[in-house]
Amino acid sequence: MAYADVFKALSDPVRREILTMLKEKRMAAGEIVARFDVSGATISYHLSILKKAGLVFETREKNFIYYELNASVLEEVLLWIHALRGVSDGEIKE
Amino acid sequence: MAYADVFKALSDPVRREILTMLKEKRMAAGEIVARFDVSGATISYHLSILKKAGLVFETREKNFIYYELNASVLEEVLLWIHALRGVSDGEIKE
DNA sequence: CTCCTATTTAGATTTTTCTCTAAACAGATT
DNA sequence: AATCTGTTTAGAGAAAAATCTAAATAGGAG
Repeated sequence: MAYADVFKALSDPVRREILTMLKEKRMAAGEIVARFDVSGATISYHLSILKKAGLVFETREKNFIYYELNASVLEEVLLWIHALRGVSDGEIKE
Repeated sequence: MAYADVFKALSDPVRREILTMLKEKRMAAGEIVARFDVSGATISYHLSILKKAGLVFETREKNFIYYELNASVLEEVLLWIHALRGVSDGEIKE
């Protein structure tokens, strides 16, 4: 996992919105496209960036491609930020 | 706090490195510049982006400007990611 | 008040990102 | 095998980001 890829992926509003949608349920690319006011090609581009960051994975069924959130990468980012934040009030200092 | 600004700020390796340095101790702009292989103007630009995102704040002393990490914004980002990640294994489902 | 040191701002350039339309591809259906 | 549906890839253009050098600013120090 490359933090650069993940934070870059998270830095775009369309991509954050896609992730939020995928939190509810997996969706086919076309379903996602339908919810935005941009071309299918553009959504496909955003999905490729999310995929490269490891934030989503796809499963092919019939001629649909379903996208799903990959929580494990989020876990790693959570750890990075947590470490940066450092030891805070509620926690035990060594 | 705008997530766009924060994630954009975190998406650059130089800026992430600056934050990591600031975790240890506050630093003057010049000290930061000394640790990178880019011009002072460039670091100043990165600092302005971190400041805009609320990830750092500055305190002026003599003719130095010291930069410090602002953990509270990290806290908010942590919450956003946590919410996106959703309910996971160890937690109680409602 | 002039000079020095620390830092930022301005302006220009290169690179990267986002978006589009059009074309290609992949898999099912007829 | 021809076609239709869902999606991606290619190529191009516009906008935003990152970097540089040079100039400006701000605050001490002499």
